[in-house]
Amino acid sequence: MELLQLQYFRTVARLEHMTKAAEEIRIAQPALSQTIARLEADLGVPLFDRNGRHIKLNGYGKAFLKKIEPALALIEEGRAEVADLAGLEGGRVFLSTTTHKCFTDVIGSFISRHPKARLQITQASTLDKIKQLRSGDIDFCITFPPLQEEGIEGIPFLTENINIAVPLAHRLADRSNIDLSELADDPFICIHAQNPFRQMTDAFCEQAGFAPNVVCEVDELSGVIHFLRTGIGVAFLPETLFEGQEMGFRLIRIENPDCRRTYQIAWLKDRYLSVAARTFRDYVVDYFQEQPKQYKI
DNA sequence: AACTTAGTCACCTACATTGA
DNA sequence: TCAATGTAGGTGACTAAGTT
Repeated sequence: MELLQLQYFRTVARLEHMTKAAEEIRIAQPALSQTIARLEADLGVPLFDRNGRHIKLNGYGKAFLKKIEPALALIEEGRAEVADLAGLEGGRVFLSTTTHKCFTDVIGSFISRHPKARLQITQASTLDKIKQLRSGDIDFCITFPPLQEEGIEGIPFLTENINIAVPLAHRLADRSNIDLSELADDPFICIHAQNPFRQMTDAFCEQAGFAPNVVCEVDELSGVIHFLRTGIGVAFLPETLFEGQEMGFRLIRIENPDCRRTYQIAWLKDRYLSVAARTFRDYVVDYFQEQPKQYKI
């Protein structure tokens, strides 16, 4: 059974006249008769009652028409939606990212450049991002560390330093850079253990030869900042998060070990990416390449 | 009888599949 | 890779049957 047969049948059923239907479809009448005959042979029942040179939709035809009309409407709707998605102007990009300032900057910049493109943004854990990519719910996700997953491709586009934040009265507050091992005995304010940022900073501490003495675990970086101001401990913070802001604590560069993280924009290798999606990906990569000073690529 | 309409037949073309 | 083959969809010519 072919889509063409169904479309021809719908026209014949509506007009109940082969010649008029053929004219509307713009094919010769015999071709239409044969197509309808093939459809009927395929179904095993006649869809029309033939009475002389008149044809009339019969019970089978009416029942069949009732089923295929919404199906054909759905196909036409799908066709229109795909055309819409594939176009840049008015095209949609589905993205899972974080609220990191530099990403909100690039997203804002993209929208101002392409005001008709629509971005659908969600937040999710790394595991959920991978699931969403595989299910086709999103076009891209922004992650760190870069995903090492079968069938997923990515481009690293931003590398930033992870600094140490210390209270203003801390003994190292006047230093511009330190060795992380100097904080081996300090209390740490951390994100909860399941967060990738925490796993990364634990690895930094391990490289420095100690396990962090965690005195406080919070859900978000905003919570870390709140407790930093109380002076109960030190914390890891990404440098781009607070550029140019007076936060009531000091940010100190870590010289050793190498404390940096790299963000990647990732997508499913075999998934078709719309024009809008490809344009967005290229825009993100170009955006950070053009602003090396601000974002320390 | 002339016209109209649905169906049949022969043939052509395009395209997918298959096997060497 | 490419020729052979099968299938579907197309056309024009024609026939049969109903209508005017």
